[in-house]
Amino acid sequence: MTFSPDAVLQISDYAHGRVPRALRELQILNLAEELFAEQGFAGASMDELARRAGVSKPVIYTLVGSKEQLYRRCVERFSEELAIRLAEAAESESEPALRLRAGIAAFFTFVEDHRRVWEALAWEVTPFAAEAAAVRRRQTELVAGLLGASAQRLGVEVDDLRVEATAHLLNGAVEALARWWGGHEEMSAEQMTEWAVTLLLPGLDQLIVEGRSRRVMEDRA
Amino acid sequence: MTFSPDAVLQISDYAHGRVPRALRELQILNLAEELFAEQGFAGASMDELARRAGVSKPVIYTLVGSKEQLYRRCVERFSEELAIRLAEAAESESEPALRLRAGIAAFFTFVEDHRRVWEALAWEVTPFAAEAAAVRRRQTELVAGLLGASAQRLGVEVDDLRVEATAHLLNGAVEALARWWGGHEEMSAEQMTEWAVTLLLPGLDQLIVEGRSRRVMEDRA
DNA sequence: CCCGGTAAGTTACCACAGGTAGGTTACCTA
DNA sequence: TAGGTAACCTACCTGTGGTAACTTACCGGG
Repeated sequence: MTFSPDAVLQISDYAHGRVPRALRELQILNLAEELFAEQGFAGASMDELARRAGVSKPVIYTLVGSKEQLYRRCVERFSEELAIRLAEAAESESEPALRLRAGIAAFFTFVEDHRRVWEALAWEVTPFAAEAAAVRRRQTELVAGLLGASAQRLGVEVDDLRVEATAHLLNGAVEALARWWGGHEEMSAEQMTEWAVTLLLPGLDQLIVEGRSRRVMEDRA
Repeated sequence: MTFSPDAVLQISDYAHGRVPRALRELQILNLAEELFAEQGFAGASMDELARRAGVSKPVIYTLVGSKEQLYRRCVERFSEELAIRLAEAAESESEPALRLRAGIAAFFTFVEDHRRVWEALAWEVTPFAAEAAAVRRRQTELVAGLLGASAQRLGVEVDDLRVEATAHLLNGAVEALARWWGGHEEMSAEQMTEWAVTLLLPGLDQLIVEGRSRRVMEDRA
């Protein structure tokens, strides 16, 4: 039995507060996201979460395992959502430069719509630094994929490692800009996108040109 | 009375383990940095720190106030050190493009020399997200200052807000690249610098050109 | 030389949050 | 209707950040 993400309303349908596992889990995830957004990872307490869910702690622990796992699942769900938006936006364009712009625009729009959650789930890092990277990996893989595809389409041969590194750099750059945006809400998402593209696109272009000329030279040889 | 950073050795000079406050503080900061590097913020325990310092917990608390303050002081010291290296490197060059390269190179070299500490103090974020930004601010202010100076030298007029945002983007980009570097130690600091400069410089150049032409247009009017 | 004040440190404790063992109640099916 | 199971609770443990109240070494003035 599965439930749609907005199924929480149905909780009241069950007598005695007895609710099927899958639904309870969903409710907890939703409440946890909210709580993390309000209090951050360290500030959010499992007791409080249990209180809000109208349930005792062991219920939560049998469902999500631990606080850290809970946090990770929230991040995962959130970043998956973001990845979808990004991919959709990018794929709606065909020319590489426009894809980049569309992707970045989608990112800023998404952040704008989910400010608090984004701050809590993307800035903050779970206690164990080693596993924290996983969050960004998904995002970066996506970007790397798009980059690689664009490059191929342009007939430029690319070093996989370099594509990966470039994706990380792009990601980090846009993310940092979004963080800065947090204190300057007078700026529009369009403005942010414009700045990011202006700063990042020329570098990528250069890469392509470099690749092309190298290829030409190799063709001549 | 003050002590040089490597004064720890002198601790044994004091009988009965009775050591002047300033020195104890320094020792604690050093040990804390080490501990954070090993275990991360959450993983590091104040009891363990006390144990290593050969002292009881209240001593630590009277000296540093709280775990979070301790963490912040470590970060501050570390980022100050980094800022110094960066500034020195940048100021050793006069042409803007070379300044950028020198700064980035200094950053990667520094990270290479302090991997574990950097990961613990720069990735991870103290529990209270609101105050976490302060870490990057110093760094970004420095970059913004350099950017502004370069722009002025080139006779380009700049929007302060945009300079600030650009600095954040630059910082985030290079930082992300450094994080990626963590899993690919076969790469040299020079290689990383090269990639970063290749990707970022063209965008900055474009900004300048844009500024110049805008200025020319205004002159005509 | 001694003596009081202060700087350095200690023991013993609290509060609170993450996490769990074991028992209880509603539900569903044979 | 009986028994198994799924959902849930009470009561507790542990570890860690943080503190109150006491003790001991040091040092400068009479």
